[in-house]
Amino acid sequence: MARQLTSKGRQRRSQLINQATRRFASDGYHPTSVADIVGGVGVGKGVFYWYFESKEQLFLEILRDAQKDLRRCQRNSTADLTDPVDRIEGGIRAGVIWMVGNPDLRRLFEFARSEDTFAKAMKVGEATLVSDAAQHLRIAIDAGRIPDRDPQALAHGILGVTNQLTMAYMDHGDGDPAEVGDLVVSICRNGFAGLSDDLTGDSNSPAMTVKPTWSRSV
Amino acid sequence: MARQLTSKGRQRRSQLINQATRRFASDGYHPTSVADIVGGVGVGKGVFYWYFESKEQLFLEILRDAQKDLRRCQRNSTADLTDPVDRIEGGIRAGVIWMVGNPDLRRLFEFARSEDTFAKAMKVGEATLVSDAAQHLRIAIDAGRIPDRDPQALAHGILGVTNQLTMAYMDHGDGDPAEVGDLVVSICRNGFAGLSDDLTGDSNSPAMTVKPTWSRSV
DNA sequence: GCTGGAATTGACCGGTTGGTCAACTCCCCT
DNA sequence: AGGGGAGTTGACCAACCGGTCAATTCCAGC
Repeated sequence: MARQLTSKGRQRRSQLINQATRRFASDGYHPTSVADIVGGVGVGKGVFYWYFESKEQLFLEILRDAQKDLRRCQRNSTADLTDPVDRIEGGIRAGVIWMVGNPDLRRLFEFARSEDTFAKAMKVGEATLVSDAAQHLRIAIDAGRIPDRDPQALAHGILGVTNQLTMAYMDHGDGDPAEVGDLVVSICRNGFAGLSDDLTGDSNSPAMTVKPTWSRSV
Repeated sequence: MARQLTSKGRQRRSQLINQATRRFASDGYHPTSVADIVGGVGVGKGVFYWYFESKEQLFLEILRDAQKDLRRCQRNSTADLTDPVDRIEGGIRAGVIWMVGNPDLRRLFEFARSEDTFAKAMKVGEATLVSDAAQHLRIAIDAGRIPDRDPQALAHGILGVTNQLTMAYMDHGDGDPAEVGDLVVSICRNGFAGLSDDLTGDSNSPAMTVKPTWSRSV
């Protein structure tokens, strides 16, 4: 393994990755055959096994790269923030924007969590996200900025809200992704029974009356 | 379809459903073959097609029944509550308890959301849950009990927190499921920046200092 | 003990799957 | 110009898939 690739080779490789990502996301991992992937690119089947060990390894690579990219985006957008609450908010917004901007990878995450073969890899990335947020929450708690509750649990809550609302947006969405970020931050900060007034001191929290256009009425 | 079954037949049928549920949950829907299911029960393959139209139809039936059962549990435990905020809390707790008590079905939900073939059926059930919670939120907002924000979005947030934290519990859990319910309610009500004091008036909200034993430190 | 529908069997089918491989082309480097 | 590794082909393979079905057994009601 770890073949020496020319620029043409690298190009073909990412071509296959892109095609596979699309098909996995639209049809599912199992229903997508290797023949489908190479057929979509217009090459013979052997090409696939020139660049990848197996279908499973390819999928794992896609997952790992996506997790890395998400994390990179969050780091970038929170790098210059010092306040712990600001950092949490920044992380949430970056996460929302990434998920809305990468719906295919978002769907792949969804599937990967559900199957044992890939769940382990997913858990690792998720744990990183959670413990990262938990760290900032811990600091905020120690500083008396937010109430003292289990930071890990709070972080899971944040992740849950982000996942669910980005999913709802992807299903019905037609508004501004940044607006979804506002909404997620608002809910994460205050829950459904939270106060309208911002009590944490910083002033960049969104209005409490946010009403997205994509919210459906069933 | 809709065959006339004797009591023996009904028994075998649910035997197959149970076996399929277990295998689908542990190995995934696609990796589980019909041969695996009937093999696990110890019968011939024809038996499967005597009781079910197809593998896909069986899975859809499992999903529908599970959704129905979850909803039934929520209705039962909120039937005698009149206060809208109490009803929301009751629904959350019932949902948590059901998910913790039905980990296999919980996993099946996870997969079903990820694949187009079943996503539609899942969306229906999820929309019911969401609109149900949203209705109570609407009432609470109109009564001035909670801040005025989009009820649908809040309901999605609640669902997200519930899903994520029950999942985290299933992965690392060893504590009391009711404690998880407290935690989810606490986060849903107040978010991470919420006040320690209960401002909604009713007194059965959980302590803010809940710290589950299953929260991992990474 | 006969009858008829419920229940069960497992060989069988056409199709698909992930993966292999010998043969071949392409193209850069000397 | 020719050597050699990168890149490509597609026939091929064994295994497996979901689903069918004629044949057989089981058993309750008469």
